[in-house]
Amino acid sequence: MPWEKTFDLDEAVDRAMVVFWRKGYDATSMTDLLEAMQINKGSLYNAFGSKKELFKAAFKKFDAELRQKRLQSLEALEAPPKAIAKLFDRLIKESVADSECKGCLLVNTALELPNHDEDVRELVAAALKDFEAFFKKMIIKGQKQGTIPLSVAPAPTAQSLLALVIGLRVMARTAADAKHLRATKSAAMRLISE
Amino acid sequence: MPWEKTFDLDEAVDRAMVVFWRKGYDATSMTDLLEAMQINKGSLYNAFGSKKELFKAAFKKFDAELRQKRLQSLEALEAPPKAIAKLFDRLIKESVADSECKGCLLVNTALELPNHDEDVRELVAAALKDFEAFFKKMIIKGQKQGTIPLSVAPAPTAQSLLALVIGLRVMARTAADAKHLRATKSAAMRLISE
DNA sequence: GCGCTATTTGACCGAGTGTTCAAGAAAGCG
DNA sequence: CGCTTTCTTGAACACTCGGTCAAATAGCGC
Repeated sequence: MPWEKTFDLDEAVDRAMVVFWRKGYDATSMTDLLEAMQINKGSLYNAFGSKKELFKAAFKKFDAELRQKRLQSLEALEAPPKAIAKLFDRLIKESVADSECKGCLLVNTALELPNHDEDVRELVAAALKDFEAFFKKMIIKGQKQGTIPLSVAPAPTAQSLLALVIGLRVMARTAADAKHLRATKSAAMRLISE
Repeated sequence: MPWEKTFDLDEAVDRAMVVFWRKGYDATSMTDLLEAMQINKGSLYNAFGSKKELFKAAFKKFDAELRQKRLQSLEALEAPPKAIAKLFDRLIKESVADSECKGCLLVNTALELPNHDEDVRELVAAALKDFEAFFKKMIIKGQKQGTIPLSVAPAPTAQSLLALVIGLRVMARTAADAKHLRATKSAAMRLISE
């Protein structure tokens, strides 16, 4: 074996992720990426092939390590209403703490979708679908437990909870007041009660 | 007076608006704009000064002619729950019909905000605040009429209705299923009932 | 030492970016 | 008809874009 890579590929993707997250795909230049990743142009192209492929790698990393992991840990909780409340609490806390107003890479990318091509669109669609499925699972589980009333329709409610999360994330990007964010949480809780 | 402008300024802004709407600010190039507006580089700079100023003009036009006008016509309706239902119906209908998945220029811009400078940020903030104020007004009016229960807290509910509208608009951009969009409407109606 | 292979480097590419500007053209006025 | 003023035209600007590539470099087996 000749010469291994001298930089940590995983960490490089991480750094690229943050830039895409903050600026979006189009507004991020190769120069931005190289600076953040601390590598040279050639190394980047050698390792990833293109800006688009790098973005896909960054997006997948975000989705697997941040979204999926988080939802899985919440699924482990016994009471679904608690899990949903905790999800919103985390998002709110994160948004308030995020001085750069990055929001959420998934939501940001979803809104940029028409500028991306098919593979990215599929990644986003799958992630959103999975997010919605999380809510649906939680609702059904709660109904079996008796912690969520049977009058709540699982599928439509899951869809509107997703809409609330998205709305929350967008508002967070506009440096919105914390009370706006908390309002979406209480709306979510009302949708799964009564 | 010497030589008037040979193109319709208003129509030119309209055409620019559609391009920004569809592609976003960064992804829209001057070439895109010139092509859509059917004018030359010099004319554009003579009339607007810069890409940024043109964007601001386009955004203001969108906000005044589409958002404000629409909300005002809904405010004229007597029953607030009907007005809110109608708002969602319109958004859904519009989203389903929009083959380009443009979504909403306001929401699209809101998510791009960190890339814009102060003046645009203020425009967006004002528009969102006004949107929220619309919901609040409608809720209070409905409570006076008795068409919305007093148990509904005006301010937080207005904020979460805004979040739902935003979520709806973002989902519309991902070419989401119509049932997703309708779910946000029924969630909105539930938030102002019970 | 010598190859062999993989990675890094940084100069270079053509195309495209937003913007400027000198020259030309159109209308009203003397 | 000039003359002035405003708008249009399109070439040119400096710069950045994403991407390429030959040369230099580093580790390994021989």
